[in-house]
Amino acid sequence: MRTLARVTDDGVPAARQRQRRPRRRSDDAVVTLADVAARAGVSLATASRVLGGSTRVVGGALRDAVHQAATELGYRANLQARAVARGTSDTMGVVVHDIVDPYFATIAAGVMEVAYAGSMVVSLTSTSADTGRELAFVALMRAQHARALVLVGSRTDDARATDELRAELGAYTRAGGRVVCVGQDVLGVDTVRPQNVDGARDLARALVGQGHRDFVVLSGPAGLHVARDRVAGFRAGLADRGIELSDSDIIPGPFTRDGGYEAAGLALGGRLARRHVCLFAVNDVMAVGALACLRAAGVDVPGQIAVAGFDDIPTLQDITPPLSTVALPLHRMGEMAARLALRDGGEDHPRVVPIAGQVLLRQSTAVPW
Amino acid sequence: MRTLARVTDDGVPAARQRQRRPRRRSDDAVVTLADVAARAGVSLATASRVLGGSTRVVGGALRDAVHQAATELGYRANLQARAVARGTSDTMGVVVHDIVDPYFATIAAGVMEVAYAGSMVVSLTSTSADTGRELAFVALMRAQHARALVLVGSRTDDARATDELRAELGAYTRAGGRVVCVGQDVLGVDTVRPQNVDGARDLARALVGQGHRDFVVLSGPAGLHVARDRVAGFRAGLADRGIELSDSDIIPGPFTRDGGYEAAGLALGGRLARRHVCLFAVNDVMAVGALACLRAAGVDVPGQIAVAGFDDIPTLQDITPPLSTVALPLHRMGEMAARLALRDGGEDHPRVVPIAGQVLLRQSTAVPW
DNA sequence: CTGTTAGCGCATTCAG
DNA sequence: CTGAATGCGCTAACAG
Repeated sequence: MRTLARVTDDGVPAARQRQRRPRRRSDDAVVTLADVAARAGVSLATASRVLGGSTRVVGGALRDAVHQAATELGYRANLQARAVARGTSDTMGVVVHDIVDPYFATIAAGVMEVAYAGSMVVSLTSTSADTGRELAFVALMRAQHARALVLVGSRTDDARATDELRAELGAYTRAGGRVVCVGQDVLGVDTVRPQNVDGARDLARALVGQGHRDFVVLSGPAGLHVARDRVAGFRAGLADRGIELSDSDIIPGPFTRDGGYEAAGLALGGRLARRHVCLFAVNDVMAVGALACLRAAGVDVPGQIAVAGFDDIPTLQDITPPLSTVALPLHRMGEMAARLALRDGGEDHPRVVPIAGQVLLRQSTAVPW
Repeated sequence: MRTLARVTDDGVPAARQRQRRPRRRSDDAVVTLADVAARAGVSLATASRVLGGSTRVVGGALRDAVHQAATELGYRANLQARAVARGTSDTMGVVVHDIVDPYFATIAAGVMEVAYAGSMVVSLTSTSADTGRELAFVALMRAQHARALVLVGSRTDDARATDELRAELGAYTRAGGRVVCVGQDVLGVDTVRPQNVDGARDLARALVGQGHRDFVVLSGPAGLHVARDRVAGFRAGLADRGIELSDSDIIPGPFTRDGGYEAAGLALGGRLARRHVCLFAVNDVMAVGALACLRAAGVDVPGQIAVAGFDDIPTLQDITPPLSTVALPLHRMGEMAARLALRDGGEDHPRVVPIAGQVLLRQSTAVPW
């Protein structure tokens, strides 16, 4: 029972010790181009030209023969081999923090849609917001010679991680890969950037316009740029209306539904206890958690406490009360990112596509007090 | 302007006409094994042995030299080339109907978790339940020489599509690939099979036990096996208690949130109009849509109409009223499927892992009438 | 242990 | 337009 776990030091992803995995594809039930060529009575080259989608220089008759042989044999090109020979593959990598989170799922769906339309294969990874896994996946995509890479999710304050990522991305782009980020413009790559500051500021003003005066903010994780930007924007918006947000009214926590639940619980023990306060969770997922907490605590929303979020995730349409939020075109953002990633880019410098958020005032912040 | 669209007949995915895409990786900023070997002053073979994770036959000193050279050069193995040489890749394909649907997202997350743990790359596709796209993706995975494939989602009644899929899967497994399905056992491959009939039957009995006597079923799409199984089970469960479910009380519709919304709307115009009826939507996503519809119509749940679903998707914890359902261990199902896919399988025939559902009675079916 | 030499399956020059 | 030959980057026998 010794040497239970054997770890390689080969960096990421750790090259696993090959065990009884068959070295070679079991039997040769795999049809190869040569087989097709033989059956069609043509040379390997012509078969390749016909089946490889080469700029047509095909010969009418032979062309058909090859096609027929291919279908008869159930031939399917070995994409790996093709990629090696061609030097490029049709893979697009996608990184999200959490695929179960509707925010990321929706953006990912948008990315995939245009990827498929461009007949690309999508490799997806869900990193749990772990910068190490993100880095590892980028390295993996470089190794896979993926043609493009879309990084979805907020950047962090971790300077070291960011530097490492930047370096890895550099190597990747230098090798010909295209990178697009959905989030903040700090990686030196094309970016689809939600206007978090402006959106939060608009929201704050709108809430004040509704009659709110007291606020508590569930700010998410300290190191996340989105979180910081939205808090800053919100604070600025309040300041515009002469309201000051004190640090003690900002409650950090994980960027998840449960994080929102817990943070709301903490808030209930403090400022929120006196009711008639508006709670702003910096993303909808947390806001939904907060709503659940308030419901469990028997607090009426918006009767006693108002709640607002950010993102307008699809889930919101089934939450009660309807949540006020700042809507982001998530699916479209994904599409745009993918399109950017597929477009050649050329020599023009990193483009930033700003995405404006739209304030949506719904029942959760209707002020009855 | 002629030949606007040129379609290849090469089967799926259509080999796209290469246009101005650079034939070869732009410059040679890509470090190759040969470069590393050269810099380390060793042969290609040794470099490969060190970096390729070969069964250690390395030489102490050279080993370090190679590692150093690799890191200095920022070397990253070309996985495509490796796959070609090895005859096997570390890719795992995953097919889901809709990645935004929490049911699929949760299962996919489970699959990915064990895939990553096994340091595999995951290629994901969201097919919108289109059998054609599913087939295309399987073909693609065969072309990619993916090592394993996980098909998540109900099978359909479309015999032709099923046959084609079976054929393609046959070619894939014959080439050495492993396939696992999460759904029904009709493909002749290993299957993680939720006990849909039993679960629905248990639910029906439980609901009758709660005092319900009148039922309407939102049955989803006609051709989907899950839908049919759950309806059948539900009907059987009612029959066990001497209650008959007439066909006119079964309302079909899309397997989505909006589908549930609309179907519920139809039901409201019919049987449901007289209230005091229990509505069973064959999956939670539809049930959530139905709840929204009832809410919009001013119907109290469960005060006037009761609602039950199936799956216990995570979203449910934030829905009001809490929805009665049949819980399936979605994440774990994904993990199991992936593990099955990675395990060698050997010669033993397709295994079926039955997954029992657990009835969860919550507020949405509490009978106050 | 280490280096030499063949391939892997395909694309693509270069002749014919 | 077609075929023969070379190479892509790497692994895996095979010899030293």
